[in-house]
Amino acid sequence: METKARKVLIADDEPDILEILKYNLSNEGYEVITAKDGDEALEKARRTQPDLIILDVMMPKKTGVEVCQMLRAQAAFKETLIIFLTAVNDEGTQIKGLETGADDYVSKPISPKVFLSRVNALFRRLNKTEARILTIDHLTIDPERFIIKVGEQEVTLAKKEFELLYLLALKPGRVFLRNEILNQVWGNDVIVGDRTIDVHIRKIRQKLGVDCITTVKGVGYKFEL
Amino acid sequence: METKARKVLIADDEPDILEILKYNLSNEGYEVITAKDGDEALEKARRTQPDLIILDVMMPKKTGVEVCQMLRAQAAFKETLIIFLTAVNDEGTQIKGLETGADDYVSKPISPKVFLSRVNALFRRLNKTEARILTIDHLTIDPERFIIKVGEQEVTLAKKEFELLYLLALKPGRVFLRNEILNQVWGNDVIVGDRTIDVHIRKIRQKLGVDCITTVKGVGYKFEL
DNA sequence: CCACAGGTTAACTTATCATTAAGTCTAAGT
DNA sequence: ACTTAGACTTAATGATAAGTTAACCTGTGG
Repeated sequence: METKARKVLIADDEPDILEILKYNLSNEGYEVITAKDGDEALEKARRTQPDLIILDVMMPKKTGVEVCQMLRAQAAFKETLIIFLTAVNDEGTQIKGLETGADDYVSKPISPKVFLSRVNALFRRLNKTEARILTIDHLTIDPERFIIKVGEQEVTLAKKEFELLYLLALKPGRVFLRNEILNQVWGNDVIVGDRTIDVHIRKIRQKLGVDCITTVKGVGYKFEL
Repeated sequence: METKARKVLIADDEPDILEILKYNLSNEGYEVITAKDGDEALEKARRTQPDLIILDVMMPKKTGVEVCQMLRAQAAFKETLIIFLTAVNDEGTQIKGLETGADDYVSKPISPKVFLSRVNALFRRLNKTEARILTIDHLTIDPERFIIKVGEQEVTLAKKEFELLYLLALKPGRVFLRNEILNQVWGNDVIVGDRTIDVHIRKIRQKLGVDCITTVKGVGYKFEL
């Protein structure tokens, strides 16, 4: 099996640092995206949905802490790993960073080896909830191949339909609020009407022919066979 | 509901360090267990099943790295958080530590504040997958799944009913004034009639079939089995 | 036996979801 | 560039569940 490469976004205003980290992370098999200031980091984070975001605390436009706060406020980045990077060995910043919801904190000057080890350690812990093939009863969802099977019957879902179903099926039984669904599937900035979700739910139910999505009125939807 | 305290095991041969960390962690509400060497750490870890283990790298009997390896080899400790602690700011050790499967690595001298932040950050990440499920006797309230169970029987409550029951069940025994309930469940600005709460209480009692809500005349309601 | 607080019930109002049809947009094929 | 099909969104309508109200009932303490 081939594992989809982890995406790492690095945001730092010093080109040297970007280069070094990019080189090292690429060598380890990570897919690296770079940004040179806070705004660019936010924008690229949204577009590329990285698995790990490395933020320099001192950056133009927006500081790393600000970026982190803005990201954590969005449902799509609640789970994303975030590492702070800073030349300042300032205790206050460090605490603030971790309390903002960062997962680690590394001081410059950076030893690439140590840095890589930390990154690997973080991913090791995360590994559990990775993109994988879901099989619930006679229903199979393969996000890698974009295929759904009901028994032996193969069903084709459209992109949004698929993402929606996959989201729900990742945590069977758990209720997803309409807002959560919008954030996860559509993105935080996109504004769509109230009925859009319903229509997609309907199509999924119709195409699958199995009633596996339960409505919880006033709350949201949940996957349940 | 009583929140189960997180258990933290600290292993270090320096009594001062043990004292300082114990003091700080206890203050944060953690339950602290201490060990003064590698063997004792292993033994107490097995006995108490802590949520987090803090290991000094340099310890008598067994080093922190050895302890970590032995722990990780056991299924029961695959998920346990482990932090290394060391006076040696040695890169080699650091890498070895993280590769052994530690989740973080802190160098002495330790700033208690920073240390606490790191601990909290680790737990925060872990917390995600744990829902705030209330279990009182044979009654289970799962806000994530929006499900209530009485014994094995699943009961479906409407949104307001659920919110009301959850509010009361969060602090069993405590009496909630009618006003408190209105504010919490309905919101401060919404104005509803006097009998509205009663009706909802009634429906909950009816649906659950168990009398778990007690009326305190002239005051309010409380959850009680 | 009355007053008061809450319980009960059914009728009423509102919110929310399902369904359908129709419109917009995008990308592939000719 | 034109056509077309599928994906996605929106809007209108209807159904149903949720929430509220009001009128009446019950029980308890003075």
